[in-house]
Amino acid sequence: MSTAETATSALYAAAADIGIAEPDVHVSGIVADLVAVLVAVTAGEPRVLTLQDARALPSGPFELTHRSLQSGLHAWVERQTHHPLGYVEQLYTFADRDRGLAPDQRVISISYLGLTREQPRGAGEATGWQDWYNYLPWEDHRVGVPPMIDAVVLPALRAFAKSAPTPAVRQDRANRIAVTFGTDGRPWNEELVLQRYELLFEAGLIPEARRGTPDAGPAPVQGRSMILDHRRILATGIARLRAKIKYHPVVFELMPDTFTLLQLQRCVEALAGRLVHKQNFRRLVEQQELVEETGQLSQETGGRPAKLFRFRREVLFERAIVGTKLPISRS
Amino acid sequence: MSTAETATSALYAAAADIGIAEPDVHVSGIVADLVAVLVAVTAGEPRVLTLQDARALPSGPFELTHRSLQSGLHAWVERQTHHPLGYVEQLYTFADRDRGLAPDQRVISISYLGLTREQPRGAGEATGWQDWYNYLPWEDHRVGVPPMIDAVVLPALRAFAKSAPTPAVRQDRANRIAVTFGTDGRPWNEELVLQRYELLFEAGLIPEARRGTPDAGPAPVQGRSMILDHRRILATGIARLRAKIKYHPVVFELMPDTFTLLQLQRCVEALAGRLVHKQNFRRLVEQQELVEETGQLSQETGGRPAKLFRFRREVLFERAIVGTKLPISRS
DNA sequence: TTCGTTATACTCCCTTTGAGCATTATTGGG
DNA sequence: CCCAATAATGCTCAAAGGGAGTATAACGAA
Repeated sequence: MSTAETATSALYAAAADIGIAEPDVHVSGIVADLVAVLVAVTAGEPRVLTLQDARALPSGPFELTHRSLQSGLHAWVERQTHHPLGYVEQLYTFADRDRGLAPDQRVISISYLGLTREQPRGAGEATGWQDWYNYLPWEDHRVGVPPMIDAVVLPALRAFAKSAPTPAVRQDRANRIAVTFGTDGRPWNEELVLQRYELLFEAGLIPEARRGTPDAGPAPVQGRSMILDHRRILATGIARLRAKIKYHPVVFELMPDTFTLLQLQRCVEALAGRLVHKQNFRRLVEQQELVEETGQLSQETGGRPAKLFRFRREVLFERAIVGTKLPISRS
Repeated sequence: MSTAETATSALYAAAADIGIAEPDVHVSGIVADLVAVLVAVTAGEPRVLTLQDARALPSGPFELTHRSLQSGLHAWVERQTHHPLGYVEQLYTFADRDRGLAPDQRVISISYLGLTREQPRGAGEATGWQDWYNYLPWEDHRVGVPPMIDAVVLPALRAFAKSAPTPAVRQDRANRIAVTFGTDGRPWNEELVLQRYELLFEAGLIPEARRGTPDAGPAPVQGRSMILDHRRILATGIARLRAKIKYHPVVFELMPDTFTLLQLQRCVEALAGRLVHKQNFRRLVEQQELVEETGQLSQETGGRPAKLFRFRREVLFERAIVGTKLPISRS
């Protein structure tokens, strides 16, 4: 197509305009990979689909036959899980030089977040669904602040701050610790998943940060590690999801067709890693008309039977951006 | 490095696990481009840096020498504008097959949003800074709803809805029109920039949608067009920025060192495309301690002199996410 | 001096939201 | 059959947030 060629030359003309040379080898050494953070919530626990002895996120090369990145991922995941992907969202594209491979090779990793419902283990799957707090144990505050934070994480981080080369850096590190981990009377902010991971990474408390540098260093913090920067990608996905559930009704992609309000609440809590006030949660969900009664009751474990609800899919059309703003309890 | 190679084989092992074949040609036909939406606000108008007769966003190939995508962009933009990029954020990565090039070639476009202050035109720049509402004239609601919406856009969109093949599609289109353009008593939502662009695109009202199909079709809506999908990328950038200014103090990256509160307000209004309530805006900015007085006054045009303020950079360290939540006026 | 214009200070009121209390409906022992 | 435990559900209250208007102050220009 001549239009296509014109467009390309236009691009390079633009590049030349702003002082960028067209590379000698037009096409070389670049591989694009798709990496997926596939999330499900089962039995009140948040899970992520893993492979390779639970040390990797599913990933694979982007192929020329795919119509678009999104469609590539969709095809790929549905073949894998035999289940429709309710919701897919692009997370981030990385191309850092230190991700592996030789210097003249480069992987561009395009990461996605996908929401689905957990499926029984298929044949050929190496590991399957893992509780995501196995990888980031400091993120689960549902039953209170995890003891490992005070026991292990904060002492190590404070040592890291103390070892700063200048007072300014020291102060900056102290501030980041306080903000991300909610010390000094600051509130815990569940959305800062990535910032916490990166702080720990910088502090050398994450095994991934110490690859290739086999010196002693501080003892790494607990939490299962992953290949390459997959744990960072997982952190990115969790952060995005925790932010998103507050203003967009994506939680329902993780729920069965009908559910009780407590089940819905437990799902939100699993994702957010913290508890919400039950009555306020119901008030919010109902007054926004996110759900409708099925007319049936759940004959669940102990207590008064709960009404079963169903997601009102119409809200996706009625409004643009709605909110399941979590009423977060301080306790 | 053996670790690197192990990691790569691991990736392909993972791919094989989930049913994806390793491509025969390991590296082929993929080019990565960086595209930047560089924003400045001058004289109360929002501008975007363009090239090629104002028909393209600055872009260029991602080179292997760059340490990371972000650093590549930074280097590149600062060489171009001779001005530090205050804030850079990744927007989206596209690889749609219809973006140009031959079928065995593929461009991956990684787009970024960058905030800076407008610079005088340098030599060799084809065009420079353009008011972004030249490209998306339906987005500027500062002086009321643009007449072209009622005169041109809505009639064309309603015709598009009416021409739907089935009643369901018709209803869906009507809903999208109402939600994105705020008809039927719905409020105007300034964040839906991309949704509006895509609706117009689908309706064939955007020249970019009609390339290669030289039939008549409906008359395109006003607004300057761009090469490839650059206008879509611009819409993505504006949407992101409009959302971001509400919870993160990025506006200050566009302001001079010292400014009056009205100047700050005009900047926010320029970005949001709508007016805010002056007194409430001041209340919000001051009670969040986003700014501090310089002690000086501005001897500006007409009226009582205004205090000059300066951004309190400390807030970036003190808090994690703060808000310049716009108090939006209904009028 | 008066008017136009902008800055700045306060007030009002309605909605949202965090938190707690009370009541209802079941199940599973004594 | 009564009672404790467990949930579901209904309701109230107070504080904070946010939209909107009034009032006053300080300047330049006619």
